[in-house]
Amino acid sequence: MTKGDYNFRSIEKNWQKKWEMGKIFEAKEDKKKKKFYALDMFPYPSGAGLHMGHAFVFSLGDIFARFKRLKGFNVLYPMGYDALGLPAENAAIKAGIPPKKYTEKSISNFMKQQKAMGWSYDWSRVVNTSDSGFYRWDQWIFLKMLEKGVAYRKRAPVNYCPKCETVLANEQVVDGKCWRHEDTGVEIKHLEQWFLKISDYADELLEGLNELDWSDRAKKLQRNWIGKSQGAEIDFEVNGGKWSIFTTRPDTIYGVTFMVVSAQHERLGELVTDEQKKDVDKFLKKIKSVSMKTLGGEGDLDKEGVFTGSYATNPFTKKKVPIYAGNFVVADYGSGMVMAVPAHDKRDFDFAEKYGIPIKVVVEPKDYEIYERNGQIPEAYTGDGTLVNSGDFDGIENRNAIGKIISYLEKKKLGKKSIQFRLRDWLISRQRYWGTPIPVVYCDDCGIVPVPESELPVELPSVVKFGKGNPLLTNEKWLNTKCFKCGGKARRETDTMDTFANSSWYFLRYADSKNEKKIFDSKKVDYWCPIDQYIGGPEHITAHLIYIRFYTKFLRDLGLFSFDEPALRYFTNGIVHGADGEKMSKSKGNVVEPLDMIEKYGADSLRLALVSTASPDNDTSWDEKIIFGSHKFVSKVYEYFSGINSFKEDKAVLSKLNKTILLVEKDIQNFKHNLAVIKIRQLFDYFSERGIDKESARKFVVMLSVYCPFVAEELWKLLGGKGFVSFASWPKADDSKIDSSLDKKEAEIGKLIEDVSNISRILNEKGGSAKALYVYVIPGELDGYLENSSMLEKKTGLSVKIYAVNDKKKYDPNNKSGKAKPGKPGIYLE
RNA sequence: GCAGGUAUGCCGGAGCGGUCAAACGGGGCAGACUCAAAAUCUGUUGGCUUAGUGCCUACAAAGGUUCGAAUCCUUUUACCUGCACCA
Repeated sequence: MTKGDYNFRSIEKNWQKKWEMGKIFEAKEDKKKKKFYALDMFPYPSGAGLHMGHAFVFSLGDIFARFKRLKGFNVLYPMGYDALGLPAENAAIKAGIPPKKYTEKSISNFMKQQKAMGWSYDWSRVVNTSDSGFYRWDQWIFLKMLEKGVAYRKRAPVNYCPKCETVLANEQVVDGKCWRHEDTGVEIKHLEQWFLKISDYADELLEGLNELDWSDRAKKLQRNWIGKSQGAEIDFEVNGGKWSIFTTRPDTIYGVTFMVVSAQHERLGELVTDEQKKDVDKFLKKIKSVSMKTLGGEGDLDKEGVFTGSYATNPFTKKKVPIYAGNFVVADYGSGMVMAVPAHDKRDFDFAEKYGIPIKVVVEPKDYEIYERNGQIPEAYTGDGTLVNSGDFDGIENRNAIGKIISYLEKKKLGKKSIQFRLRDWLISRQRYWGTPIPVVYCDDCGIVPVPESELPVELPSVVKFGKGNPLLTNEKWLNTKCFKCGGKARRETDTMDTFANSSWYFLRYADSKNEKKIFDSKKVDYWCPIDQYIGGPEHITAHLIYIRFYTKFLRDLGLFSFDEPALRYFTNGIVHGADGEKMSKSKGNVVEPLDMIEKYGADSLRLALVSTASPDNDTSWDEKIIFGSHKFVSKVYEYFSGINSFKEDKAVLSKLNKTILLVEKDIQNFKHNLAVIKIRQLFDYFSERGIDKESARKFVVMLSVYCPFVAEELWKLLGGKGFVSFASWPKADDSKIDSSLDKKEAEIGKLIEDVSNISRILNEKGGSAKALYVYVIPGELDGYLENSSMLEKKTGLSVKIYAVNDKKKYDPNNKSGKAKPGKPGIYLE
């Protein structure tokens, strides 16, 4: 047999066609069968086509889907395209074609490649977010959110490019500059924007994590992202009015020596006195010219600030402390102003030192003393201790003081217990063309008017002129419309939604992707959803996976279904880097196209290589070398079975097979494909030496089929399997066939061979050479060794004679038979 | 800066308290086949030693826990990822 016999090109093409013609992977609801919903995050279709990362991740999903199918589940494994969004728009502009056309082209290219990879999608359910049949339901959800007060409009600081005359998404800000104007700094402007009130669900998003089968790492990331902080809101009197500030350390209230308001705060102006106006303006100008991102990377941004001229009254001490404007206070967290306790907070300490503000110690550690002298304290003490200088609260442990101070606040109506989340409401407005239009209009008389459901979808105009800013703004025909309330003149909202909105519920649409009357049929969603196994990269944990959970909870609250979480199990795959260890990108010139690899080695080999070089949750660097071994293996398997002329049952093979089935199954379930593949390979090596019966051969092929479905189909047919191997049954391990004593025997023989080669090596070094091997075994083991004598000859290359130690006629010049022990025969080489 | 992750032999990468000089693959070396090569097959791949043995040095570095550590703990170093001062 030669390598040429494995004609993967024709095999793969052939089966791809058969699967497609037969529509065999289309899923149908079947109440009698247990469902399994496996899902890969749908890709962003780019003109460049599939990359290695796709090839890897989607293979993981496909393996899982195939495995579950073999296990008898009714599997839903769909595919779709996250087609709206900035990169597509940019690419289209660059290519000089409309985004729609660009996207269509990209998608059809993707599909072709996906089919070549052998991924077993249900192509009848494809979802394309740029299709108005899809995004009308984005709009529908938005209207529901508006109705429930979950979508709202608010002024917010946004990135603005003065040259483009438009607001930019965060992704469009590169190093503090506009993506299109490298020399133009982005400005922060306060503009009206659409928000989704994800914070309403903050607690549930946090709690829900406990029940999910996600990695601890993923859960931790989400927890940190949501960032729940317990503390208090305390009202300070400022210029006769009230400012309430949030703190997690109400116990340090007596140590407040100044306040800091965010320099970006909308109400900053109210605080600035006439005398200080000049200084403040100078300061604001200065920090505006220095972008955070440019400074970032190396250490902290220098804390800077300026006195506003106003004072705040501490409700406990009744003392007035100065209010500074500072660059280090976040405007939209808490109230955008903080109480500063330099003695017990590092940031406040740095600031106080810099501007010569007094530092007042109020928490005294147990084992040493902090000297309270202006600027003489070496650093902020953030640990626990006893309250001092704190009026009636002196002597109380600071931890206990927190509760006491909060009760006092509440009693005196000076504040209250409060919980803050790091998670902000989701700003979904994008001033871009290629997104879901937000379905509202602005009427001079009626204000904001939602587009009625019956008028959906609000479609994107097909004629677009790119140039200055958002093309929707300059499209008068599209822009001007009638008010749905009064019939008067109205303008459409020109903001479109963040693309993360589309991907926040697409998994539900797969259950009923063609429904034109409803977002989906609840019965169908109830059958298929939630996702049983979701697969995606680590980068999605803090964005997409938060959003999709939020949307799920909102839609559940609408009564559309009853489950709480979109994805019960989540597998975080590693990232495939280029050969140089860097992220694959065109500019680095380290991109390897999956299609090229399929051409060269076949999809089966590529799939096998991608998932088995390392544990799939680890990052890897692509190296064409990894595919050599896989290709060699697949070829060998194909050649073995296509050349086999007789089948025979072998107990040892049966034992190994049954054991392997169990182990491989477990590994697949845990995404340990690197280990599963090793076991499959070892099994193959084993039976290719000893022979195999047909039934076992089929079982082997079924296992192989999750990794190498094309060649497995071919071999399945060759071995007389019925139907498609893709719908065969995962072999059931038969414990009674597993003979663990065989393992022992093998280990013994293995050791024997090792010893023999060791001895013959030594003989060689001494100038001698051995031709014959004499083995002396204890009588009870004689048969076991005799069975293996031809194998021993083959492996050692020596002529082999095996004797029982009590055999009187044995040839044993050096009396090596005396060395024989149970499980360890004596050896003589000559 | 904070959080999380990683560190294994020539390379990729398993291993997660003893059975570990360390799975499996790649590469190297030696041998078989061949006129020769490719492919394939066999053996070998830390050092010393030995008729199948024993010893030494090894799993980023240094300490520690343990009868026993690549595996657990502490500190350090390097790299990767995420978040950027969330009070």
